[in-house]
Parts: sequence; C-alpha cells; structure tokens
Amino acid sequence: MNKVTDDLHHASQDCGSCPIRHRAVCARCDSDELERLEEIKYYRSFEAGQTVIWSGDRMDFVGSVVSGIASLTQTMEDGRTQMVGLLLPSDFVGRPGRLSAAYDVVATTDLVMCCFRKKPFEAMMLETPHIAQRLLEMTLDELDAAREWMLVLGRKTAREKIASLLSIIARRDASLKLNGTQGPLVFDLPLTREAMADYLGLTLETVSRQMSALKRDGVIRLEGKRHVTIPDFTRLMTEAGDDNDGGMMA
Amino acid sequence: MNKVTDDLHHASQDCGSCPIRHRAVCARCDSDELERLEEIKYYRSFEAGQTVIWSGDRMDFVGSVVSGIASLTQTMEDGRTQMVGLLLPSDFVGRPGRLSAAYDVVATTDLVMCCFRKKPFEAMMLETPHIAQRLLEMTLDELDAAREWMLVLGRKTAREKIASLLSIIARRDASLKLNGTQGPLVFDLPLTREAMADYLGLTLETVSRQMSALKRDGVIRLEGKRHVTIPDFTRLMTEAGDDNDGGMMA
DNA sequence: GGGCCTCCTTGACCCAGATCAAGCGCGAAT
DNA sequence: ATTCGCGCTTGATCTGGGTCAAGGAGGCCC
Repeated sequence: MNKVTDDLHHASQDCGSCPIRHRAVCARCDSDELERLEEIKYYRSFEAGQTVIWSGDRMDFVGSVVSGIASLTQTMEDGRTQMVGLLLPSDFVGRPGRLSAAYDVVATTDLVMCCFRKKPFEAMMLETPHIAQRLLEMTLDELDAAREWMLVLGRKTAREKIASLLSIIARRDASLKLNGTQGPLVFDLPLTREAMADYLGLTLETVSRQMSALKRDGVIRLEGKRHVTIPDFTRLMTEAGDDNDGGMMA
Repeated sequence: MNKVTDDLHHASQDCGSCPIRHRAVCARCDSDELERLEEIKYYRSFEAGQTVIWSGDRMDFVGSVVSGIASLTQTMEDGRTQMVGLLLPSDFVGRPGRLSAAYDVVATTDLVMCCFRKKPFEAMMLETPHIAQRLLEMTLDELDAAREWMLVLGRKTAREKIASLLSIIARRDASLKLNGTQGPLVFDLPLTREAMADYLGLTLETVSRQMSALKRDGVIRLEGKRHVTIPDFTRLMTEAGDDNDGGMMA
C-alpha cells in the first residue's frame, strides 16, 4: 500500500465524504448528501513544495485537506512574502462566487486534498442550507484567527511571535490527536525556519535565534531541528503574551 | 431634523431594510423577506468613542453600519492594542453560532447601526439560503482583506504602511461616493494618528513623521490634520508597494 | 568514505522605527 | 482674552530585529 493509497484509506476512515470537516466535526451530513458529494469528488495529491494554486489562477474547485499541510502566502513584486494562513488536515479552501484566488497555496509537506468541482458544489450549497451555514461558521472562525494573527504581526516581539506560533501548532496538533493538554506536549514542527519567518513577519535568522533563546530558557526542548517538547504549556502561553485565551488557525 | 433622524432618513433611502448591504449591492431581497426583517430590526446610535461591544460580551444581535465608522480592536493585557478591522457604512458585524465577541468594537465617529436580534435573524437565515450565501461571500471578502492586511503588517515599511492605509481609505471613500477614480481624490481621514498607528502596528509618532514625509514628497497634500488630497493615485499605490491590484476593507 | 546539497546556527554590525521629551495649534470652556 | 486640553509635530536618542557573513549538521548520492 503506497503513501497516497494509505492516505486515502485514512481519509475514508476519518473524514468520510463530508466535504466540510471530518465526520466527527460535522455530524449533519445525511446519506443523500453524501451520495451526491461522492459523485462530484475526486482526490489530488501534491509533493512537498508543489504549488497547489497560483494567486490569480482560475479556481475551478473547492476542497479540503485530507493529509499534509499547505500554506497560503502573499508575495510582493520585490519578493517579500507573508504567509497568511496554514491549511491543516480538515481545513477547507476555495470560495464560491469568485473566480480567481487571492494568494498562493503551496504544499508544505506531501499533501492530499479532497476536491469538488465548483459548479456542482455551489449548486448543492444553494439547495442544502446547512452546508452554507457550516461553511459560514468555518469562514468566521478563520476570520477570527486571521484577526488574532494581525495582533501577533502588529504588536508582538520576536520572542512572543515564536511562542505564539508554537502554542498554536501545539494546540492544533494536540486536538488532532485528541490528547488532552495535560502533560508535556510533543510534536514535530511542520515548518522550516524560513516558513516560520514568513508566517511571523521575521527573518529566518531571528527565528533561529529566538528558538535558541527559548530553548536556553527552558521554555521548549529541541531534539534535532524539528522535534519539539513543551514541558509547561502555561509558561509558553505567558511567553506568547496571551495569558488567558487561545488562538486558532486557518 | 437632528443628526440621528437625518441618518435614519439617509438609511431608508440608501440601505432600505436589507440587513446585508445597501440595496444597490444586494438586489436579491424580495418584499416578503424585507417585511420579516422589518419586524425584528431596530436602530442604535453611538457617540464617537463609545464602545459598541466589549470582547467577551454576549452578542445578542447582529447588524450593519448605517453611518459613521467603527473599529475592531484587540488588546493585550499590558495595553498594546491592534486594530483588526474597520467597519464602514454597509459593513456587517456579528456572527451566527458563537455567543461571545472576539474583539472590541468601538465607535470611531458618531455611529448609527441597524441591528437585528440574533435568534430570529438566524432562524431567517436557515430558511432563506441566499442570505447565508451572501453573508458567506461578504465574510470571505473580509477574510481576503484581513489576509491582505497581514502582508501589510508583516512585511511593509512604515511609509508603505501609511500609503496602503491611505489608498484603502481613499478607494473605499471613492466607491461610497460612486465617483470614478479619475482626478485627484479628496477626503477627510476618519482616524486620528493614534488610530492609524493602531491599525498599522506603528507608534503615532512614526505615523506623524511618515505623513509629513509623504506630504513633503508631494504624494499627498494635507489641509489641517485630516483633510487629504491625493493628486496621483497611481503614485500612492507605488508608494504602498502594490503596483497592480487593490485591497478591500473589513 | 567523500562531496555536496539544504537547512540551520551564531556572530558582528547597522538601521528603521520605538521611546522619551518638548512644544505647537486650535477649539472649547471660563 | 486667557487658559486648558487634546491631537499633532518634531527632535534626540536608543534598541530590537534586519543584514551580511561565516560556519555546522545531517542527509543523500556517487
């Protein structure tokens, strides 16, 4: 069983045919809808580094991530880039109504997406209000996440930025694994230092320095470059400058 | 006729009862829906500086701005604040599903809002798919705008940030007035230097300095502190670092 | 094993923008 | 008319993070 097949197998267990989220999250799909969605869906896989969508491309599909990670980035003419969102498994991408994408979508790791051709998907959305409803809620969540990220970009120091990113990834990772948050959190960073820098509005050197500093101060432990252990999540949150509430992702 | 009455008059001309946008924008409301919306709507007015919603407040209404400007801001414990969006006339605020607001909404100028109690509005949304549809599109637009702003916050210089903000306000202002963009654009800044700084992730001193610099370099003209003339919009766009496309607001 | 990637770390220096501080302009209150 | 206060401007100085530069650590292919 190769990688892609394995992913599809995994997908059929976890995500079923629900276009919106894992079945566990979206319990409202009835079998008629699933059948109709089945007819218009297909899978696409990408290698790490491959571009899924160029900004300005005609978007003739919508879909959700089955496995792997993709990033949304905006680029200026002179090459400065800013990552504006992360797509983790179960995240949705694409929009009704507009033809062209506003930003690049790039596979950060090997990636499998579950896609739906746009026209039939839109038609279905008009007939089944709760899909539009669910999509609206997800989009509002992403909007909140994007706005929270604006606070990170606009007002936080480099150290706080790193801590914010780590806490978001850790939280998201923990929720995918359905662990509670008790005990030390352990995960692999899905991003290179450069990608982290692009997300945080920093340079990769600064990311590296601050990671070293957080390690030196015992806020995180690092094995190799990617494997992270967070002994005390509360401590990390304090470092991130959010002493109470948490953030989400897009 | 006092200010508020005048605003309501203006509203009934421009915005009708459409909860979503000005009638000109949303042509899909039929009279049945308008009548039902009429039953659940009410107006609220606020003075400049008043808080419309505290973050964490129970949100028992949704609504749109009739006149005036409000800002969405997030605040850290130590007082650092970041504006994460602007609400201009016709913009919608509030969300189905979630009870508490994620950020403060503060009236920047005197403000009139057209509100709908949440429960009946949600009920109506479930029955009339195209309202949910329209709301979804608007939310996606705001998401795109928020993400574009992330590029501004993360990667642009102070001068570029100021130019970006001015170009957004100018564009938005021009579209409200239904002017074309030919000829010099003239408008009043609806924000103090401090509010601009909060939006741009800068200090008010830097905002002031860069405004002076743009004035000195002939990119803008200033009469008093607020009245701005933009002789050459293309020039402003170049200063902002977006040489081709444009941004939107939330 | 050795060469050669790519990703990461660390150091030295510099500069854009923050911070601290002084003062201006103008409308409102007395 | 004077004073007050707020929003803004401008100057002087400081500093966090950018920039430039020099390696280090795996991983992979020959």
